[in-house]
Order: sequence, then C-alpha cells, then structure tokens
Amino acid sequence: MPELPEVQTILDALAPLIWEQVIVDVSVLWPGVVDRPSVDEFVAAVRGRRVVQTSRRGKYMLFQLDDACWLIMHLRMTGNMRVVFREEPVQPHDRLVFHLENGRDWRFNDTRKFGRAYLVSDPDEVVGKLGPEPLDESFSAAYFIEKLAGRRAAIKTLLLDQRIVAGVGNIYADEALFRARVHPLRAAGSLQPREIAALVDAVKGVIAQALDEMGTTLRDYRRPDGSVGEFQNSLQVFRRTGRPCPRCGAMIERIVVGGRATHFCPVEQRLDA
DNA sequence: AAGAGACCCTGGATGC
DNA sequence: TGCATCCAGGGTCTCT
Repeated sequence: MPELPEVQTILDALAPLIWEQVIVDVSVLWPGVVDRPSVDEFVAAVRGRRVVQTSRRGKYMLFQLDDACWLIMHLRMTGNMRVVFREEPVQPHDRLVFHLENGRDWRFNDTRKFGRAYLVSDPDEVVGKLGPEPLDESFSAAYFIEKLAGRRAAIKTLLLDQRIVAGVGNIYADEALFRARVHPLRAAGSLQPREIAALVDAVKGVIAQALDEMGTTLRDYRRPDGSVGEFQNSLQVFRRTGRPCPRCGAMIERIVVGGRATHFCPVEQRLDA
C-alpha cells in the first residue's frame, strides 16, 4: 500500500509517541512478520530497549534502539501502525505489538501479511542497496540519465526499481510519467535527456505534493489518528481509466506493465515520441 | 546482467 | 444468495 509519502506521514505521527520510550515487552501475534533474526531472538533483543531515533529510507521505517541496534519495518501493501491505549482490544489483523513503558501499545496491523520487521546491527543489511531519495539532490537528471542508459526495460519498471530511486510506488510512478508526458512503456534507454530531466522534476513534484497532502488513501491507508490522506483528490491518471485526461480530455487508458496496473493518457504520452 | 514470471497473503468487488 | 474469478498501493526469488 504505502509509498514514500504514506510511510513518512505515518512515521511523522508515530515518532513523538514512541520517542525515548522503553519497549517493555513484545507480542508477536503472527510469527511470519519477523524477517530476522528468529522470533525468539527478536523478542529477547528488543525487550527493554529504548527507541532513541526514528527515520525513513525509501519505504522502510528505521528505529534506532539504545543498544545501537536498528529495528526496521516495511509496511508493504496493507501494513499500518498505530499507538493506542493498552486496554484497546487487539484488532483482527494486528501482527506485532510493542508494549511501551507509558502503558500504551505500538501496534503493527497488516491484512495481507506482506509487511516485515528486521532487527539488525547495521541498517545497510536491509536498506543498503536502495537508490537515492527522490527529493535528495543526488537524484538528479545526470544521475538518472546514467542509470537509464542502455536499458531496454520499460521506463515505468525502472521507476519502480528501488535500487534506482527509493520510495516511488505504483501510484506516483503513473502520476510522474503523466506529468512528464512520458509513455510508461517507453524503453528507458530511448528517453532523451530533456525527457529524463522532466521525469526527475515530475517525480520530485509528485512526491513533494503527496507529502504535503499526507499521502493517498485508496482503501486501507490511514494516518495513525485514523484520518485519510488528501492526494487521492489530486490524482490525474491513477485508477481513472475511461475518464477524461485533465489536460486534453482524451480517455485515460489502463494497461499492465511489469505486472502492475498502469494508467496513462494515450494522447499526452506517446509511445512514438 | 537484465528482464519476465511466480510467489507470498487476505478481502473486497464483480460476474454468473 | 452463493460461488468463482479477478484485483490490489510491494518486494523477492528463480529461471532464462
């Protein structure tokens, strides 16, 4: 579900509620949620630790603990987090609960069981291969031109490759391609430098706006206080199949690229450009 | 090395 | 109403 803006929005709301809190105990409600180390080792190592820092890398949330280990979590498609009073009943798809010293529970809920928790001494074990953050200056036209050179894969597929740029998912890939007027099936290596520069700008613009609007709620995504995001009101092509292009009025089309639903304007985004 | 496809899961929407 | 099928915001693994 969540892409960079949703992860950041959740983390921003969560961070002040867990900062400097000691995790007095851990309940693993579904063992598959713990990727590494073993469930027993994970629980033993996290218990009694204090959360000293929170950050985000791509779509991963990082929580540094006071023994210099890192708790890292990925929400995948349907994961979400909340901090609630301990008395609140456990919800149907709660998978992992951190009991905090202040009597509250930090709960990870994930319908589809794709989300994962990692406990590592070096964050690079998990996030080391990620590409630059889209809003960082290192994600530049020059960088992107170099990464796309010679690649025959569809440009959309490479936008979703977290090793090239970290945090872009299906929604923002489609929206950025529309803004840059690039067809999602264009061979990445065939893009002109000006098109790549426009795409970099479009990615930055879409991500920045979605951050400002607290993410996109299509179904599952909620901010930790239960409220929805706002960017769904700003979508121009994503899941708007058959509706008019906001720029030219042509009918938005849906195709499948790299196994993912893909939405674009066949007039604004030409394959033979 | 790069790219295509299977796979991991549950539940909501849609079709018959 | 009931059942089958398709679909979903992500990432990893295998095979070619």
